Amino acid sequence: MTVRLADTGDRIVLKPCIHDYQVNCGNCRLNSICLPLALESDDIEQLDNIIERSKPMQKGQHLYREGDGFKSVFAVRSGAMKAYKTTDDGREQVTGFYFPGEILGMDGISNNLHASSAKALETAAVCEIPFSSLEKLSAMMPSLQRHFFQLMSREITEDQQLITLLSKNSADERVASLMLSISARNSKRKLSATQFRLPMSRVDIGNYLGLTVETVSRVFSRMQKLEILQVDNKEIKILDIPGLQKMANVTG
Amino acid sequence: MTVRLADTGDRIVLKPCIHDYQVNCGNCRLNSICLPLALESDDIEQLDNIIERSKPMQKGQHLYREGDGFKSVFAVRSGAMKAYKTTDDGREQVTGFYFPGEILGMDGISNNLHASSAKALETAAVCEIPFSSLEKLSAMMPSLQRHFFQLMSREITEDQQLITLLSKNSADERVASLMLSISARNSKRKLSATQFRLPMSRVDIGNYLGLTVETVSRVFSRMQKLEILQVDNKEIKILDIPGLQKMANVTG
DNA sequence: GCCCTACCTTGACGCAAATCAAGGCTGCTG
DNA sequence: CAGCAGCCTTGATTTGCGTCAAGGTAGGGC
Repeated sequence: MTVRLADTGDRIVLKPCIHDYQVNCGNCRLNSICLPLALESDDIEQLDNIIERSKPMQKGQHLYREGDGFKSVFAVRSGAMKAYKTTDDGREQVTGFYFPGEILGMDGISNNLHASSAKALETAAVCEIPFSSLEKLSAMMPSLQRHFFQLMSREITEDQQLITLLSKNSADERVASLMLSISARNSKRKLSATQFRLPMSRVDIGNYLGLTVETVSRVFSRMQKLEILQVDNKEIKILDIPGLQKMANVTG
Repeated sequence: MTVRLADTGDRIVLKPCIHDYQVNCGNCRLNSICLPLALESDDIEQLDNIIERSKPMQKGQHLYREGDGFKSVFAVRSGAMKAYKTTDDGREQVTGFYFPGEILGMDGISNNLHASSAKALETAAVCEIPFSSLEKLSAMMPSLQRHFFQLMSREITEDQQLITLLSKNSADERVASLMLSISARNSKRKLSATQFRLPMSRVDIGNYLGLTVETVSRVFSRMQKLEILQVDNKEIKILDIPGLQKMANVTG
């Protein structure tokens, strides 16, 4: 018998979940890349106490929407999320994709309102970190304060990378860079750097990279013809990493 | 004549400057939009003690360069700065323009290295805020910690605005948006919202907006022909704000 | 004052990616 | 397992902006 919750539309319903026994920051396999990074185990326990776990989400469900009151930041525990803004004329700008261990929602701090929306690209689980508790804890734990400053700063440098990509690079280079970024983030999580399933659609990729679906699709076809990668719908296999780097026009 | 000399131990020796007598956060006319915002006067004094003032800079001079060790963030006191990254193939991506009261350098926190370079667009003065002191003070002053989180978050939302602009908007819309942004920031500083001198070159504008000089120049000509603004080299006079907003394609 | 350099403007042309259009695939759902 | 809706691919055409080229203008230094 499925314990499937009543159709909740878009809102999150917190219910205990069978998979959710005794997960905590101390035993989470993501703790070396997530917020607890660099904390002592005593400190991890304190952080753990403020975190609300178990937010299972279905594909398409919103975690928060642009304009919602800001209360928490979130860590992805499984699945993948996208953050996006809707422009005045109704088009969608994807501002980031978030994989397990990554933090989202920090853009809401400045005005106490979420500046973007976040939605699950597939079945996902997130940890909610109430910001007021995080602030208090940060004031007491210098290494947590430092780490959170660093996380925000990383978000800034990543956004600036994207700005450069959008401003200066061709369609080929943009798509190649995204594939390399996903590959690198996968290996950080001890997953295959060369074979993975894209959680997002071609439209999402286009909306992230400032391209149309058609262009994204054509770039994938081109890469396949050049035997740089194998594309089977959302399944990606990178055949030639140096070739991909060359296409992305990056050193290293 | 009182010449204030910062007693900073083994820090960089700062040349005394005739304009620099007794400037402090408490009496700075920018304090309502800068870092001291929302601090009690006792707290302002403490913040004031960690800040090193008087860094007069000449046009073209670097404040820091990409790859430099990160030690401080900076507040612009007068003049204007640009932050930029150099791409692998040697081109320049301007990531932001900074006017008096605005903070730059926060992208260096994540790796303890500056992720971009910063250079003066004209004669300028900045306040240096050593980050380690700021961290310590933040842990003790909740409102300062909060405010600095907000400043970083604002940098994120602004970068995301630029991402959207680059990804979705035409040349006309990009230039119009920049003019509106400068106009709004001017009025925040109690300067004219409709008449100002651009501190940056057309090349810088292009490198910021992802356009070539020629395109920027053509957009200005077009705006002039439409009597939306009057352009005399770097002197700008906005004649028709609603028209400019319409051109920028923004609501409000 | 005059030169030199850096910056800005304008025009002609070409190209990469958008747009328009059509058809195929995939995976839900009944 | 059939039908349907959403997603993806491919081709033809258009277009906005980049590139190339030439000439104008402003301001700093001698």
